[in-house]
Formats: sequence, structure tokens, C-alpha cells
Amino acid sequence: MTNKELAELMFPNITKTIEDLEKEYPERGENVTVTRFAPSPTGFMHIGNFLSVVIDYVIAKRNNGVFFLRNEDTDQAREVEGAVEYIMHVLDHYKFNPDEYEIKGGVTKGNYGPYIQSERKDIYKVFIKYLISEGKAYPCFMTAEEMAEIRDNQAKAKVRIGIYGKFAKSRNLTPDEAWERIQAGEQYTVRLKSEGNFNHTFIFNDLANGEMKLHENDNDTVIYKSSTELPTYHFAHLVDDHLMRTTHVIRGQEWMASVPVHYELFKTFGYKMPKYVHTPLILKKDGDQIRKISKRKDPEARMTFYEENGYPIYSVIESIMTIANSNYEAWRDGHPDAEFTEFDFSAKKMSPSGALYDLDKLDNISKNYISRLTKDQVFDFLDEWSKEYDKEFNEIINKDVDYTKAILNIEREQKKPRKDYAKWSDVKPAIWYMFDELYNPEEFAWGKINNMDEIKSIVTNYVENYYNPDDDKETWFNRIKELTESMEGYTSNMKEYKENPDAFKGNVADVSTCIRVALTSRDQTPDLYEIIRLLGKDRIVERINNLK
RNA sequence: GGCCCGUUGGUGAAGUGGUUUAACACACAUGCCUUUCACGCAUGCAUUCAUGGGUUCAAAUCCCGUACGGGUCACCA
Repeated sequence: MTNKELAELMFPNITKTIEDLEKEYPERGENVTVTRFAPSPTGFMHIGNFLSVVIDYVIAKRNNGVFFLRNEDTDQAREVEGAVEYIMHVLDHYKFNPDEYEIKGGVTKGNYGPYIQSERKDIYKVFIKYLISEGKAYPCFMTAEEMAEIRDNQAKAKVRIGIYGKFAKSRNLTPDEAWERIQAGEQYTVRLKSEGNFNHTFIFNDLANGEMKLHENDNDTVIYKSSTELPTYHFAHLVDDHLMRTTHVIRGQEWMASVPVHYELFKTFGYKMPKYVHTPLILKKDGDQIRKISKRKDPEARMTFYEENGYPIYSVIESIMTIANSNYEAWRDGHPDAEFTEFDFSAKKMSPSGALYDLDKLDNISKNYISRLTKDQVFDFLDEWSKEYDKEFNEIINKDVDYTKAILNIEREQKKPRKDYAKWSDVKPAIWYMFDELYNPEEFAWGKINNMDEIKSIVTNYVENYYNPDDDKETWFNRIKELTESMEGYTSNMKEYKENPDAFKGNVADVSTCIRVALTSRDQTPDLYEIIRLLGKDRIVERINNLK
């Protein structure tokens, strides 16, 4: 029996040829940039995936190219329900809409599909069949136990671990023997019959890491799993990225070690390899240890974290861009209003080593961003977020939208606005005391003036004799000063006070703090004048009367 | 263990042989401003680029060794 006959027996129903497929999926044209995000639906999307998406998207958009989504569901045992939906949700949330994608049992957009690997079985088989008929791949009957034994022996003998050369026990089976065992119902995989020589090296040019000298692959890598009739990652990468005409593959550093296999695979078929960008791993500092960020241990590794906490998409993308390209921030300074896709992304400027993701930095970026928004924008974002993650608060802020917006506007419309919020979940803890529904203080942060009789007398005096809702800010503060001066031993002159603090019982700051705490329970708030103005007389009187 | 990648301050990092007495941003500290907080402003924060050696008139930058960190070596991606 020839190899060709064996291939025919193994895949009798596969009648298409590679040439047919080449015609079906023609080249997309000169100079068309094609990137793809190809996650496997084995869990929730994490920050490392997100880094890839951002780069995929930027490269495609920068070059007016194509960005498509491919579902790599070849490991059906590990598939997690809802993972695909979640990935789509994240792409949608961050507005990284793929030009081509497919929803299982739903729409397909694009001419290079199917975009779900489990629906591409027959395509992979065409390539596998070809390889077997050419004698460049073979069925392998090694069991897991056999391979474990080989690995142990290799480790003991301190030789390279792997299934290569003499360790590839099924490599030299004749087509007849192979077919006999398949007929007998033996489990098998298909392995590449590697022609590589480990002692030979080749130059691989990674867009992020630069030129690298790598050893040729000589492992008879598994390329096809007969149990599920699906290819392994390596083979699917070859077939899909060739037929889908991907020009740039952006993937994590952990794939670097597989490059020799991919190199051989592409060479075997005479295909041009896409360009590769192996992205830095995102790391986490854990005590003194630095390790790969973990979905299980680190909440910020999961993309759900950013949505749940209410980080604006702008902020998350910005912070990831600073990791992707270190000169991004400098560019941003000069282009504050530009879209991030306008940035001239250069893979060369990407650090090949892992990066610690800094939540402080994210907060800073986010605070600056939110501080530049209008009150209407802030309200809309807050409304949208709280609808999903804090329904009670959402109802409260919607009871009197103008009132809420006015609160959100305190010290906003000025050259240097406040930077109180990094995320929408920061809002409630910062302004809860402005809402009667939430105002139920457990304790009051009294300052120097902490005797309740004295407090009551000051605030009552204030409301009865010094409060006028129509005052502008300057008049308002002058009245606070007058109030202070009317009190025995107090001064409204801070300079005087600082020069000789022992000469006074207190100053205007102590008095305003007293009023501030009486009305909000907090000793730290934004501008008291605005707060008093917004609270209004009824609330003020009520809160003063309720002091205990 | 083999192979690959990396190592500049608390963090992201600039820097690829001499205008570097190591940029910028975040964080931190102090001070100023100030009715609190925040904002803003000012100042400080690596005499040194993991380490040992070498090349050179000159090295964070080039070469070698060592240490450390990471990745990978699945019918997982």
C-alpha cells in the first residue's frame, strides 16, 4: 500500500484539494493588513488577551486593514459555557468590533469563514490527507503511558525531551501496518514527520523581539486528534491563518517556544509565514515574587473586574496602550483628543519582557479622563454603569437628575477640575451624603469643635443669622467669617492664627469644618459653599435638628 | 534538565559607544497655596543601569562568564 492509498482509506470522504481551497479563499490583495483575535473559549477573557486585541485592532485600523475574530474551540473538553458570548461582549463593550466573525448558529460576516474551528473539520482534513499521502505525516499509536515513560527516561538520561527521531515509534510503520491498526480500532493521532534537524538553526524575525536564532524543530508534533477529528493549535494556526490570509499574528510570549514547529509547518507547504508579534506577559507582584498574572488569584486579571468597577473603556485602553508602547504617553500629551488608533504603533517599541500592570497608573489616567468630561457625560456613564451594578444608587441618582448632575458638577467647570473619580464605583462613596436616601451616618468626623452643645449652638446660629441661600460664594464665606468673629476666642484671619495659634481657641477653618461635618458627617468634602447651596434650606435644617 | 527571552528607581520605562551630572509619567515624601479634602505649584526620591571580567581614549549601551526572573518542552490553547 502506498501513502496515497493510506490517505485515501483514512479520509475517503475528502474530495476537495488544497488547490480548491486556495481558489475558495483567494489572497486579499497586495498590502492588505489582516489581524485576528483568536481566543479559545476556555474561560473568561483576561488582561493578556485584551492586550492582544488592542494591538490587533490598532494595527488593522492604522492600515485600513481587516480585523477578524476566530473561535478556537478545538479543545472541546475544556470549553466553558458562555465564554464565547463573554468574548463578544467584551469586544462590543470596548468597541473593538471585528470586521469578520461568526456566531454559532447565527450570523457569519466575512468571506473567509467558517470562523469557528470546530466547523472547519473538513478543511483541516484536506491538509492532513495531503500530508499523509505525501508521507509527510503519519498515524501514531503511542499511548499516554508510553510517552510518559519516554519522557521519564529522557529526563533521566538528560537528553532533550520530546517525540523525535528514534523516540517516534510509529514514524516508520508501513502504510499497511498503520491501516491494520486503525482497522483494529486502535486510538491514534496524526504526527508531522519532521524533517528538521535540531542542530540547524534559522533566523526568525519577531516584530517585537527582533531577530532570533532558533533551532529547527525535529519533534514529530501531533497535528491532528482522531478522537475529535480536530487539529491541534499548531496545525489550525497554519491552515487558518494561511487560508484566512492573516498578515500579522499577535499572540502572547508563551507561543515563542512553538515558533520552530510553526516555521516547519509553513515551510512544508511552501507558505509564507505571517509576521509575528509576541506580546509581553502581564505580570503581578505577589509579595517579593513576580509572577504571571493569574485569573484565579488576581481579580484585575479578569476583564470583568474593569467593567464591574466601572472603569471607563477609554481609561482601560489607554493604560494598556502605555504597556503596548512605551512612547504612547508622550504621544498622547501632544494629541489629547486623538483616537488611540491614530497612534503610530510600532511593535519594535514593545518591551519583550513581562510588564507589571499598575492599577495606580490606571487610576491616574482615569481620573484625568473623567475630570475632563462634562457633567452630562459623567451622569450618562454613571447611569449606564449603575443600572447594571448598583440598581439602588441608579434609582436615587435618577430621582432628580438635575440635582445629581449639579452634584457631579461641583468644581468641574474650571480650568483644573477635581479628580475624584477613577471609576464609577468611586462616585457613591464620594457623594452619598448628598442624598437623603443614603444619609444615615453612623458617626461624625468632628474636628477641634466636638462638644455637641457648642456644635449645635454654632450651626443653629449659622442657619438663623448667617445663612442666605442667595449669597454668592464670596458673600457666603464672608458670612462664615463674621460668624467666626462673633465667637469668643475665634479668628477668621488665618495668617494671624498661624502666627500665633496658641492665642486662639480656633479659626474659621474649624468653624467651617464644624458646619461641614454637621451637614455631611464628613470632614473632607468638595466645596462647602456648593454643598450648602445644593442641599437647600430644608435639608440643612433637618440635618441640624437631627444632630445628637 | 534542554531550548528561548529578559534583568535601568516602588511601577511603566527613555536610552543601541561620547551633549546622560540616566528623560518622561505614575506612586511616594516634604513644602507652598488653601475654610476641609482634592486640584495646582515647588522640591526630593537610581553617584548608577543584576553581577564578575573583557574590548575601547570612552560602555547602561559591544563581547564572555555567573546569578536571578520568566516562558516552553500535552491527543491545552
